[in-house]
Amino acid sequence: MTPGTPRPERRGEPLSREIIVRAAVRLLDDAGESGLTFRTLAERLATGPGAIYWHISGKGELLGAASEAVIAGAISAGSAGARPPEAVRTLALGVFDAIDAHPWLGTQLAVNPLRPPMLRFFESIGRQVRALGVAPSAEFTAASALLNYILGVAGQNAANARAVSPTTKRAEFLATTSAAWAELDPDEYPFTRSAADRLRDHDDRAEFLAGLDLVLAGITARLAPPP
Amino acid sequence: MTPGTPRPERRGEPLSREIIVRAAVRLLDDAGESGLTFRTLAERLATGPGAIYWHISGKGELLGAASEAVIAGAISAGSAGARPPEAVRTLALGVFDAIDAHPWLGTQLAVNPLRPPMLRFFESIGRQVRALGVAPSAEFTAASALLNYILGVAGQNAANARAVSPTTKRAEFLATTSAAWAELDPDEYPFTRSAADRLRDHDDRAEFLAGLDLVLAGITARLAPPP
DNA sequence: ACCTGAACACCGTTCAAGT
DNA sequence: ACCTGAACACCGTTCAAGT
Repeated sequence: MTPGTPRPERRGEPLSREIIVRAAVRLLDDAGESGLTFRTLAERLATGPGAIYWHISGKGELLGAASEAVIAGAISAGSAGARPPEAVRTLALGVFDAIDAHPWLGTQLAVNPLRPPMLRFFESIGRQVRALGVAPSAEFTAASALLNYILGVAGQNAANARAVSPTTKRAEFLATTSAAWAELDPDEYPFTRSAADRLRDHDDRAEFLAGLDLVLAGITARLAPPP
Repeated sequence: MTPGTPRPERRGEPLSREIIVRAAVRLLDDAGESGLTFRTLAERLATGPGAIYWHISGKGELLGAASEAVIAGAISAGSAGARPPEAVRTLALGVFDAIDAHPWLGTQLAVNPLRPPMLRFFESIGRQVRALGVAPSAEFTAASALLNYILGVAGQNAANARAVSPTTKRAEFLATTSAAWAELDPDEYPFTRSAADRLRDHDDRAEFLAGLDLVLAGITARLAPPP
């Protein structure tokens, strides 16, 4: 299945920050956060660990650069011209889908947000909040609430991805969790227990959007003027 | 300022899981996540690193147990008898204040939620959602949205705490961030730039509650029947 | 049963030496 | 200027040996 030695990440070209970051993203995708080490990365780049330090200051910058490389593409993808409620959904889905494709990104965003690309994301959210007609005094609160909700989901998805082996399918994971919840004491956990059934055919993406719509509805109801 | 060798964590008593976890919480509070090592912890407990493994299976369990110890007290504290909208605020503030007192907890919750104590938290949130009159088909979505928002804030707070030295005061941090945002290009970042001013006298706790109220308002507006 | 601490297999990072 | 890879100072974890 997994080849012992993946294809080399460069052929002849000199090392560069860009090549290192691209290789780091691939390594993270293949092996998860714990799989990204300077030694393994150097091996894939056919060099020694010290070479990486000429281009990147350390592990923190490496992880940050990998996150930024992935998120930058995801955010700029779908921001073209859409209007308030739908534009927020498109923006948020961009982040959601990027995390779905790169689970390690969820941890990074949840725990280390507002680096430059996420600042652009926050900016985009903020503009949409303005377009909804939210008063200046409340727009920061509204944009923050949206961002916090999105980052919360990011962390959850990352946690779920980390809790199971990378090959486990979504449905299998949900079935396991659902079964575990179904065995909770009904006197102590009436709510969670009754949620077990609904969990079995749970659609993460749809659920994410439904929650986002609740936050949007709250913003509209409390902060946006009636039309 | 900081004493070189803090007081020993036990005097005479035998080691136990409880004593180890208590010492781990104190070490995390004193030195942050990167300060918790088996060697340092063993030193504080006046023993060798191997001794800890007799009681705790590894670092993951140690971090999990420390989180549970702190969060368990915070959650059970204020759940007595309050009614829907206010009870959710009390529950959420319990988590918020626990993270404020123990910043490392924010990372743990954002990235590793729904361990037993957080499951109780989710259960409590869920019951309040029911008490609001949300239909069974929507109650999981509503409770999840509240939890995701709370966990998102948890991650943000942890990130902010980690971004600055432990002694930096809140106001100082906000002033720095505000100054940085004020220097953003007004054409590229009109929203974030205008938020810079408001950030200077920003009250985290009040802002957290305001965002929570937006999610609650969305739940009420969209999912709770009119009275 | 519980503890000890040396030893093992890793890390991230540095740096003299090379090209 | 850029790369190499051995070496350093750590980790988490294991385990033979003690009590």
